[in-house]
Amino acid sequence: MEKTFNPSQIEKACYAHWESNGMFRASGYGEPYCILLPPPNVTGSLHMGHAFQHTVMDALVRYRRMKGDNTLWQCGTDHAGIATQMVVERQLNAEDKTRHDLGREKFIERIWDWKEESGGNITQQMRRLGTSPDWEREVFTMDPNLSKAVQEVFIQLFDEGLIYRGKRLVNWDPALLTAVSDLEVISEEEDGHMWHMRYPLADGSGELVVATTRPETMLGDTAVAVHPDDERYKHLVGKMVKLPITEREIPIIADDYVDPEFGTGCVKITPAHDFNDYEMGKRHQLPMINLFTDTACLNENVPEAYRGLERFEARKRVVEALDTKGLLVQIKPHKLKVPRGDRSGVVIEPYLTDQWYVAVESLAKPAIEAVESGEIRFVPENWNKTYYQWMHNIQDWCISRQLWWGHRIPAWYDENGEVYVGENESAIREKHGLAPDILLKQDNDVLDTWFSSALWPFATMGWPDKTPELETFVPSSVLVTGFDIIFFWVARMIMMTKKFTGNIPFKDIYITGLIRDENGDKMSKSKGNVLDPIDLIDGIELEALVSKRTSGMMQPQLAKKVEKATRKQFPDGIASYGTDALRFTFASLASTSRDINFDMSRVEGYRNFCNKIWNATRFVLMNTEEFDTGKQGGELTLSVFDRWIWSRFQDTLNAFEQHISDYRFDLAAQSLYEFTWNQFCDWYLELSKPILNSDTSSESAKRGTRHTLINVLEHMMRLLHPFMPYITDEIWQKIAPLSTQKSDVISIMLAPFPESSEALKDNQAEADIEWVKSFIVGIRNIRGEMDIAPSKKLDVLLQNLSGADEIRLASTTDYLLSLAKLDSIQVLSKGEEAPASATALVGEMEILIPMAGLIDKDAELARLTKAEDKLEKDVLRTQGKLNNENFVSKAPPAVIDKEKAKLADAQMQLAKVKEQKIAINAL
RNA sequence: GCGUCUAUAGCUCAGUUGGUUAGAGCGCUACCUUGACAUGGUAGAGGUCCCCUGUUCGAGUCAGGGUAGACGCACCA
Repeated sequence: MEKTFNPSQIEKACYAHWESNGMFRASGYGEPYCILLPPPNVTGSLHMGHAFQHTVMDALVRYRRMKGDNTLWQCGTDHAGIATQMVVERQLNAEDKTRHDLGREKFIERIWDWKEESGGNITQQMRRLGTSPDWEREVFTMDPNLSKAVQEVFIQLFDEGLIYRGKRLVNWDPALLTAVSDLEVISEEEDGHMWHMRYPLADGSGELVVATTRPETMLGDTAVAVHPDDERYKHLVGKMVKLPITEREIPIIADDYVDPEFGTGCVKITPAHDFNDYEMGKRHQLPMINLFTDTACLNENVPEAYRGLERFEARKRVVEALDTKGLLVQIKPHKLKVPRGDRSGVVIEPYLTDQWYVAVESLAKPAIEAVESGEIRFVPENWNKTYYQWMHNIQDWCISRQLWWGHRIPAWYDENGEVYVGENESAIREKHGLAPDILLKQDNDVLDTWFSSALWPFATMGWPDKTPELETFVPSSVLVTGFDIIFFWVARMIMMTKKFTGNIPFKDIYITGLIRDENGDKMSKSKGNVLDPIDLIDGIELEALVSKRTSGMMQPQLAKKVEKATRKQFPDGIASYGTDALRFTFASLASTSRDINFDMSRVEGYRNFCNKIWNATRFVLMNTEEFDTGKQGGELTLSVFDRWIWSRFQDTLNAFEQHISDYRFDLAAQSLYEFTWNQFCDWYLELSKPILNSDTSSESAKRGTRHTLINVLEHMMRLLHPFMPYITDEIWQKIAPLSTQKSDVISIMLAPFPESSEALKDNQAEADIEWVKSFIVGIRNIRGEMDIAPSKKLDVLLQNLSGADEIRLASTTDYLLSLAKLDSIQVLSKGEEAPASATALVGEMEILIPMAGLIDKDAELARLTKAEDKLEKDVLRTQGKLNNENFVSKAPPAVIDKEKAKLADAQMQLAKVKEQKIAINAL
């Protein structure tokens, strides 16, 4: 084996081995365990958030698979209507074409071509991460069977009256020329203005001043509203104002909605271009005048001079016109929430159009109950509040999109505008008995991408057919996803799955945090702080990293800054850390807090951890490969160290399984790390050396230790495998044949997860090893603090031994000599004079290191004084507690006993330190 | 406005039903190329647990009130 672990050499071959041998398939036996992959956009590439979530899912899936469950990780990609259409439209733009030049059919063909060619990017990247979904079952949301499910659901909901079509005010994206749902609109505070404008009364008796942030919409005003109790305006209600520019007369109405304190207390009402005005317009039966074309330019409903103007140009012109007429009172700076499309970034326009909606209220009810009853559980739990809050105020869902790419709405219209819904034209003709000469035209719209995603839990299992998968894997076990799509996706899956299968879609919802950079900033192209998980795996040269981060920026002026910061943070580029290190990092950062600040130094640390494992393996192989490990029989004598490491392994295994069932991947990772490095490598391997290298230890003892070395390592690999799939399989291939584990299995993936064994717990061995450790640490301590060279072998004396000390000493002397680098250990008999020494305590036993020629008197005094101070503080604090009557009378006896024992121990140690000080002082 | 979350070592984070001297990794200091590993070993330094008040024998942990920050939903034209 190489001296350092080199991940890139093994990963690709290893993955190909797993995939080509069908190891990701559900076994078909055992308890069903299923995870649904949140389908990434087919246009996507793997970002840190994916990498994190996929690590979590893969760890769970590998764990359950090894535990013997019938484990399915259902994967696939999402057709991502807008995103995908935009990608291909950009390509067309580069050829100086638009989608309209191609026409709908050719354009869709072109998207399919693109998908065939480039759509697999993210799934290839997932493979690099070592994920193990069943690729043979991979689906795409536009696959025929998925499309069939979509159509079926649409038709059924329509037939039940839960899908309807209506003319309503919707969020209109004037760049993408489509309606979008409420969730796709991001409102953020921006600097704007408030215009105060005079509206003269029609009878010439005065005027009203209205305040608005959108003066251009005044062309579509159909009323001015005031609060019914507003003394300033009460008397004007019912009168008319003459709307400037258009010279239309519109009424002054009274409505509670108006806040007299805000602005001037007079609100212009534009029902066709504002959601609140729309509602008010309906209350007061006001006319609705639509001012805009679909690109948000003024239409024929405005005076000729304004027709065709783009909305912001129109704003300028309206304000100028009012100003000229002396109707502009003032312009105030004003902060307001501006709604923008999450894809296009342009200001969203409330726009009156015909759209399709899902009436969600009746679907929401059982979905709320599923969480309230505990049938579905959010982890961490507090997310259910967010869920309830949204679900209780849920609005009908606008599902139609004016795009070409997506599931086309299965609705047809005759020439009278009558609507028919069905699977296809002929089915509809038959169902409704329509004569062949009646012309039918299919609706041009497609469905919101999230509509098909909402069916993921059952559509991927073959619904509407009654398949065995549907039976077995609905509900799935756990959904791993981010809080950002609880409304978009999670809630809608619960509603649809309840509705169409009667079942819940999943039992647990594990909500992961958002991956941020090490300063807690969101990773974004414009900040230039994006890390690509593949770069952490493979490494990347500085120049390549810089050009990657600065190319294709939305704001190219930031490129310089990004370049500078990148060069500063990564002067040598990013090293190759390998997949296992990256995965372990994600696991170790996966605590329950909302956000995760990704710290590069952690990846480096876990790369080192991989290397540690690799080298521990080299050591084990070196000592077992050519030797008798007891596999063919022969007597095995297990030393106290052997029994100890097995015992500690049980603790680690139990802790790991508990943490996994709590979704505490950070704690699970920590327990693996601690055992592997601090117990197995730091102590057990060191302790094994004296036995293996000794001329005096018996063959059965050597065999016992070799047996333990290879088998504990083999168990460790299986325990670590869910988090670190590559290195564990690579090592396991080498070591499993030497272990007692069945070696006919072709990958660790298919090996069973270690089973907890109470019989291997050995408290006596653990206590014995604690004694050995504190003996050795005591000596190392003195060495360290007294600056005694590590190479200097010491002679130590012991005194005040108990019977147990003597027994332990007798059985471990060789190890103590070796690990503490001692020449000799000599026990002083009772009353025997001890030379001036530095002292360490193991319980009540004293370890003496004679000072002669080694230790400076003052240094030792200083060390003792430091120890004395600390002990005195301990004694005082503990005494204080025990002297407090309230404590003694009210605290539980166990706590009091503990305090008493602590006091006794501290007093004993303090006495010894004081004695020692006197002795040294006397020199 | 309604709701959620966060504050612990220089940095990134753990800390269970309140109970020894508050932990880990990284970084830092000193020493060590010892036969698995310098991507290493040994030892060490480093904390007013954001602030205040309360409950309690006992509070990082519980309650109330602040301060600072992050986020979600609904929003006033």
